[in-house]
Amino acid sequence: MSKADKTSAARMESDDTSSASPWPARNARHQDRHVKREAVIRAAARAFNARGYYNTSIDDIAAALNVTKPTIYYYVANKEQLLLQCILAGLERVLEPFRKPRQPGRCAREQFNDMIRHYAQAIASEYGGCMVRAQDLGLGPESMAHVKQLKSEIDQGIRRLLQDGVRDGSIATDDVKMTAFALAGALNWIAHWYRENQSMSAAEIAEAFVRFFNLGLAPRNAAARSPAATPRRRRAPRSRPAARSRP
Amino acid sequence: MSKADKTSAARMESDDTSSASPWPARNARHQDRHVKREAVIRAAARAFNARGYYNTSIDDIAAALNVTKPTIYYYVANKEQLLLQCILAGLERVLEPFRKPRQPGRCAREQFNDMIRHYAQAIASEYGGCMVRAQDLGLGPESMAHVKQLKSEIDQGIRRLLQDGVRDGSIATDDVKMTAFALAGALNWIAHWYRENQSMSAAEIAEAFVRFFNLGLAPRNAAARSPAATPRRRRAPRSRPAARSRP
DNA sequence: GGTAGATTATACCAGTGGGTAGAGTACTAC
DNA sequence: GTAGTACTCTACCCACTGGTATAATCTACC
Repeated sequence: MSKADKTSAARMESDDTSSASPWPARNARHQDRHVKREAVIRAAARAFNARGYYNTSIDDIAAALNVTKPTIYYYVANKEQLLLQCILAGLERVLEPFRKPRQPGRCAREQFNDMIRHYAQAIASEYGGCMVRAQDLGLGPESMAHVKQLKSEIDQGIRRLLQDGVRDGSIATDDVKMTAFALAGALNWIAHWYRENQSMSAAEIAEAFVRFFNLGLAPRNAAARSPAATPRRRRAPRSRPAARSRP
Repeated sequence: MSKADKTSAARMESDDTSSASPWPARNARHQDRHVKREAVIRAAARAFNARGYYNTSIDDIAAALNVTKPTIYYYVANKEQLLLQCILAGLERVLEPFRKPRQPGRCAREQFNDMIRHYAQAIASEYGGCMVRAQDLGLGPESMAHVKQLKSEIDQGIRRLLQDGVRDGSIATDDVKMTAFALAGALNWIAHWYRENQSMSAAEIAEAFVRFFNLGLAPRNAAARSPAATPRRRRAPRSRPAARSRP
């Protein structure tokens, strides 16, 4: 009885939400398989973010889609695969800027800042939470190896960008490795507190982070501030016009 | 049979480790109850860090102490309590510097830097992992409320320190809230990659972080570099730190 | 050496949830 | 209409693990 209650409650709830499910009512279910599989993975990611991986049963995910458990298993082999897909979706998105070729015209710090912006947006996506918690959840050894490899690729990408900056003089740091760890930590942690429809958009958060990373906390004299404070003037983030008060 | 194998394996392993268990052989077990309870919590924290909360059974923790499950339950009410104790141990340690009174002689940034050092050390402790992952693990509502309150206290402490710095001119930031999030993220994330007997000690990591937080990545002129990199001089510039010479 | 209290082990229960077998249903093609 | 395919459901299994009842054991103290 408790099971039936839970299921029907979840069903009603998900009927209300506007996050459309490809299983609209009970008929007309001849859509593309790929679309449905994507929907399963998205629903899983949302559920994992909301309740945590181990507190989310396959039944929960199924209920959120107006479907029963075997349907989930029709699209995905097992729960671990489901998690892995969420993680990979997030990681791949973060990796994008590292994989496309370097633009020659711009200094490393500008490219670095763009990377930070992209990273922050990816983390704020629904797959960000899964990605960030990936290490803790019990992935099998082969999946874990895959994830670790991609994470390492990200780390190396950050370090390379930092080193390039040190080389062309646009970035100053004496410990690339630790700086990369600090950066990744600050960015990854966004997944722990960011919620949609919050006061700040992901883009605004990214911009605040870029400023902090660039400028640091120790005050600078006014002359030194211009390029770092507003590194991207072409299209400013919506509300906050990046006005930096000076001491 | 697999169970017996697992248990005996864990038993042997823990016999080898030098992390002494208060149940040495089978005799002389008239120690203080408190000591044993502490040992249980420490063992739990280590196990949670190593395998994750949901992948650690009470039997695992018991086996690591050469003991059986009911013994654990003799010292702690349930698994959630065990987790909660680990989390609180970490949080309390982080909170220390925020609770002791402000030293009047030093500028806010110096106190801020000390706080960062303390924070990093606490996160690198064995309770750091539990603390950082606390939000994800399924705590009951009352425990969760307690944890959230302490976390909020930490956040407020960071922000207050930043604001004090802005006020006395030793810290420059235009978004205290985001800066605090970035700082906490970078620090918390240490728990995800730090392992003991690594190349860098926790103190060294903390120092690298302090440098990065203070200086940022955009280059400063050489003259401005030294005071921020080693910001711990006995008496720092009062209102406006070390007028930076410019070229 | 016997008794009380503290401590630990053996053996067990029960809920939960991942995963599956097999039967049905609907749509398409012929 | 009939066969085939794609998809989904009902009903079930079973391993794992949190938690407990109960008995045994150990220590202190008389």
